[in-house]
Amino acid sequence: MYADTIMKKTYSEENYLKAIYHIDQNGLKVSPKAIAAALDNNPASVIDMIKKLQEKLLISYDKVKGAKLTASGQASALDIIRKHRLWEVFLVEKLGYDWDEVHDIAEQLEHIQDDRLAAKLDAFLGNPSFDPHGDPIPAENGKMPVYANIRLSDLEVGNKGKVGSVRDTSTPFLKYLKQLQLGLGSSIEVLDKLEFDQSMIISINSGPAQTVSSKMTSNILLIPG
Amino acid sequence: MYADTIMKKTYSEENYLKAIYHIDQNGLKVSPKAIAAALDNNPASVIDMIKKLQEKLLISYDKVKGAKLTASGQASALDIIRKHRLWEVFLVEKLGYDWDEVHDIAEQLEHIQDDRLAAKLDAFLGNPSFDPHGDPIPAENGKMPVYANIRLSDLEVGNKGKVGSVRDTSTPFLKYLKQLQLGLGSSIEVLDKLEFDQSMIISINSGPAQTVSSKMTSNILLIPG
DNA sequence: TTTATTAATTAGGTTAATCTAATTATATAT
DNA sequence: ATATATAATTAGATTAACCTAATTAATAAA
Ligand SMILES: [Mn+2]
Ligand SMILES: [Mn+2]
Ligand SMILES: [Mn+2]
Ligand SMILES: [Mn+2]
Repeated sequence: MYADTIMKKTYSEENYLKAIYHIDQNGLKVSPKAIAAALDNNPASVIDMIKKLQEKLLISYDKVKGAKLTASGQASALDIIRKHRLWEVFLVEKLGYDWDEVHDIAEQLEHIQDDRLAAKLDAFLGNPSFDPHGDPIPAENGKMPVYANIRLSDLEVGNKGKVGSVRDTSTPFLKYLKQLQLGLGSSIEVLDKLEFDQSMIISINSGPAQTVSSKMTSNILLIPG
Repeated sequence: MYADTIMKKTYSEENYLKAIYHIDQNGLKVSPKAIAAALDNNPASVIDMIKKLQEKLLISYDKVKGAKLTASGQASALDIIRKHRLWEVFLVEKLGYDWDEVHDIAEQLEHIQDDRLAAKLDAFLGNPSFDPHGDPIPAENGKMPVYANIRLSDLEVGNKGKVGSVRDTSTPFLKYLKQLQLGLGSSIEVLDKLEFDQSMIISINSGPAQTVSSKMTSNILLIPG
């Protein structure tokens, strides 16, 4: 067995790599606690897996810096994310699911193993750049399509933007957006921002003023202008 | 917890149910040995799982009669087989795989859990009745499309038939068929049959005479005439 | 700087699904 | 009917991925 042998990864290992990638992407320290929260399991379990992933040279870890994906760990993570997002496109575009229904199914589909599957799916879908939530789909080589996004929560009063993606893909959140009639491409204008709790009064597609919480606004990413 | 509660099945339980269904379908006794052979594992492991499936009321078992699916066990098995075959159609028709490449991928995809997935996939594919190997796709209610098939090995000398399905979907077998330029719909005429080892001399699509083994001819199912 | 709080880690289990090596039961052949 | 072979079953381990309950280390508050 050689160091650079591509070892088949388990379901669980793949989910850890993806979680580590996402926590890091959010600029947070990749601690056992953070990983456990992301995977809804126990920090003690995470420590076990950290040791395994270190041995497989997929991550490095030290207590103070947290976990870091190695080059091969990152390649794996991006491959899984790529498959996740491609399958989400398939479920919405081809099977007619709503964007708030596909996450859990893609969470399973992302683990299907076949060398040519992602490429064939990608071609079949017309090489999409973004998934149904506006998240960029990594290319086969791991390159991400660039997409300038700023948080709605960071937009100044009086400014406008178009919804480019959402940072929370949970069903409750997406149902809430549906109820607000807010989707990808919706235009949003910030009418006011309350000092008190950072909630905002906004207009969606020039509609009536609506109040939304800071939790909501921090999960919406916009293309400014 | 009630007796008729639909319990989520594990990957492994689903594979056992499918194996039991197929062994029974072939008219064989569903013994621990037969199941172990089908799943490429150990009879001792099979005994453990037999106990579990009995407790879940998915099968009955006795040493002399072997394992038998209960109504709910059979419904589960047919649901998995339905998904397996629908995904095979998807892989061939939509993603452009060859029929000899899809079995292992479908073996994974059949386990994806979502209440509406099979129905949506079925609709997207145009409600196919047969998979790429000619095997019937059970309907949502478990009904199988009927399709008269006889083994090539049972065809008399001088008679003809069209290939309706194959009973072995392994890559080596399908590669061999591809090499013979034999596919679903090919017409076959039996030119001769050797008493010695039951091998046959056949003509495929009116092509040159070719000799094929009894192992081969027992795995080809034909529509006679 | 002690103290209190929170995070990381260790120790020791559990469960599902597998295994190998007996052992017991059944079937086959002499 | 006895011996031989094969199949079924039991017993006891192993591995992956979890867990809870302690313990140790690091941070934050007083
Ligand atoms: Mn997943
Ligand atoms: Mn997504
Ligand atoms: Mn399977
Ligand atoms: Mn098939």
